[in-house]
Amino acid sequence: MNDDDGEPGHAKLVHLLRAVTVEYGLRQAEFAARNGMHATDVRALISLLDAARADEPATAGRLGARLGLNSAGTTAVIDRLERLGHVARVRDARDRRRILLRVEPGAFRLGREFSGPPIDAVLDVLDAFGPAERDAVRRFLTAALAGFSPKPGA
Amino acid sequence: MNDDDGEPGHAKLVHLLRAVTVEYGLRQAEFAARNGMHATDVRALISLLDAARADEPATAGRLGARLGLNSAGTTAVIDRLERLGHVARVRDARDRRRILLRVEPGAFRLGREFSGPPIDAVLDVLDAFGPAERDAVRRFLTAALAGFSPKPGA
DNA sequence: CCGCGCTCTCTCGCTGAGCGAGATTATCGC
DNA sequence: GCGATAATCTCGCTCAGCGAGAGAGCGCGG
Repeated sequence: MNDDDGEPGHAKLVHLLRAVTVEYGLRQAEFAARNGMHATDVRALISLLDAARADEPATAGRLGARLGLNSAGTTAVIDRLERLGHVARVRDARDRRRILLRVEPGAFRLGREFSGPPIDAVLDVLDAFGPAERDAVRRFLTAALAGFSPKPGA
Repeated sequence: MNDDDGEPGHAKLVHLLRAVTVEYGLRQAEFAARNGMHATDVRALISLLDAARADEPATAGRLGARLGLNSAGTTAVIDRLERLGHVARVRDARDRRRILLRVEPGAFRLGREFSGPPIDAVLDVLDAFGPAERDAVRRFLTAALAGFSPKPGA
């Protein structure tokens, strides 16, 4: 990646961040395999759980967009999650073209099982942080997030 | 994910981190598609570039382990990267069972094209950081990384 | 109130990523 | 040298995800 430009202390942080994302991906795949799923299914579950927590409506289309899947792939993901009993398809009464995805209790448990330990570890460290330090982390992560999103060439 | 325990300021940072990893995954897939590859190939390239920068030997086996693939899948990844001219297979003279993977110039360019913008964005923010803030970020990321790695139940 | 375009989801057929099993080739201790 | 072990590759298979298009429901204009 040749990001040796910048100060060494800076580059190390960038590498740490990448290491985190890589590790996260591996853990997802491993957890998925342990639970008879695929990485995409775990991502879908997390996406659905996030939406549930934020009280956002979770439709099939939205999920597919979030995962970068086309409609056929999205249907397949939902089929798999439904077969495992993690979500249920519910026709939207307002707009009956839509499928609302209801997250079942087992899925919440799975989500906690997957995300719980790392979240606790991070919260542990954050507890010792002062406001300035938390803000530093926040600015760093925000920059990282913004650094990805722009579509340069497309 | 029901991580509403912990202080709200803390939870937000956890969600930010997850958002970063999710976005990173999507960008990988998108970039891969733009360059006639798959997400796994991009991950492999990044892994190889990291190894090259650290002057670590990059063998087929190591790569597969890093990506969580079995030997057959690893061979397939290398086949694809080789076909695209991004890596070359080189027999290790010391141990001729081993295949060393030489990263070709085009791959370095690809790597920079993918990682450059986000890295620059992050470095930009880090430049304005003092040592204490950088250390806060470092501790946060280290905790996140450590939080993933342990194998609880297996 | 009916038709028409648009949106959302699903079905079908297909490509190819990744797996398991086992073959192949090379190293090493004896 | 020879058997045990290690690294990689080959083969056959399963199934994730894609493209194309069908079907059902919405809502607007006439």
